[in-house]
Amino acid sequence: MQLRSHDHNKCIEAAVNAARDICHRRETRFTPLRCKVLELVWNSHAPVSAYELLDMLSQEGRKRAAPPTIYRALDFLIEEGLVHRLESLNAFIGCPDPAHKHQGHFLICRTCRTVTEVNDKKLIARLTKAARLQGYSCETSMVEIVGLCVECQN
Amino acid sequence: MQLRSHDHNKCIEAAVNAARDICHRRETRFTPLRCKVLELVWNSHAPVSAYELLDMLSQEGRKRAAPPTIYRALDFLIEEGLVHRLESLNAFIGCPDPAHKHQGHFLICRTCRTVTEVNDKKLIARLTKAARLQGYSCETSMVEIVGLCVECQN
DNA sequence: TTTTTTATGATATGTTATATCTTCTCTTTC
DNA sequence: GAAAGAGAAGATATAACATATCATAAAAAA
Repeated sequence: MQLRSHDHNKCIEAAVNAARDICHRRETRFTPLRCKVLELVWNSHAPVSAYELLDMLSQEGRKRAAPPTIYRALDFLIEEGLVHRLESLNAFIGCPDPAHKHQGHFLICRTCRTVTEVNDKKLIARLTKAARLQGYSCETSMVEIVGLCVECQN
Repeated sequence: MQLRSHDHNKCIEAAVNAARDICHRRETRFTPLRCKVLELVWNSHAPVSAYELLDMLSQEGRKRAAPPTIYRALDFLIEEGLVHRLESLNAFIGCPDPAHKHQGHFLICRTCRTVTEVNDKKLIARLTKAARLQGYSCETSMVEIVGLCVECQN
């Protein structure tokens, strides 16, 4: 895994606290369900699918939820910038820096499936430029790079 | 549409001829079905979904084909670099430059849905660099930029 | 407290994709 | 040319991902 042994509970806790704080400031509702889903998304640093989240929810003792339950929660979390969607994997991952909303750009390790978010100003500049060269504007950009993470290269 | 009035039959014909040539050189089989699917993909400069292709195939007088038929043809065409997959749209588009295999990077117009392929060396360099900065290698990269094309900006 | 709004539950269905087994059609070999 | 083998396509079933819609509940506003 990308992040060597670390206290992952702290990751989850930090994400939840940040989310609560952000939603409070924005006066959006960080309900118990949304909180729970965010925790589940943060269960690992690997992306997770909607139906995996659904299974996890069931194992929390709740009655089996239906797909819209999870998709609605994910929609909210994505809208608030707390979670990103990985288009090439149909999967979701927590945003490590939700304070300012942004489009996520990702590095995906092909062997351990760990995903790392990139925040590269020059990359964003180049994406905008590449679009402009063809006369397009750049409103949002999906970038998903597949390769090997540091660990898996050894 | 991105490309103003043009003889689109020429686009299709050129794509098919290039494909036939490439497959012949590589000794891979450009069968009638694969050829037909490539033509259908090239019916427009907008991306097309697998099930749309399936519908189009049916309207060609053939007996209704099953999904694996189209997915297998698409897998072949993608493998040969004749078609690209747009991850964010679950759709497919013909490659305008199939002579050398490459990962496509795309500009997607949010209003007319026209897609233009980008080939920007500096962008590729920056993607590689962004990955390396985090210790990742860059094997393939998916880039899909959504904005407005020249026409739709007016 | 009543009204209104927003979130969640429940049911059904739509959309995208693959696994698997069979049949057909070439190509190779004898 | 016939038999064997390989690869492509057909057929069936089902898996995986996602949304529409209506009902109910909970929270906020009036």
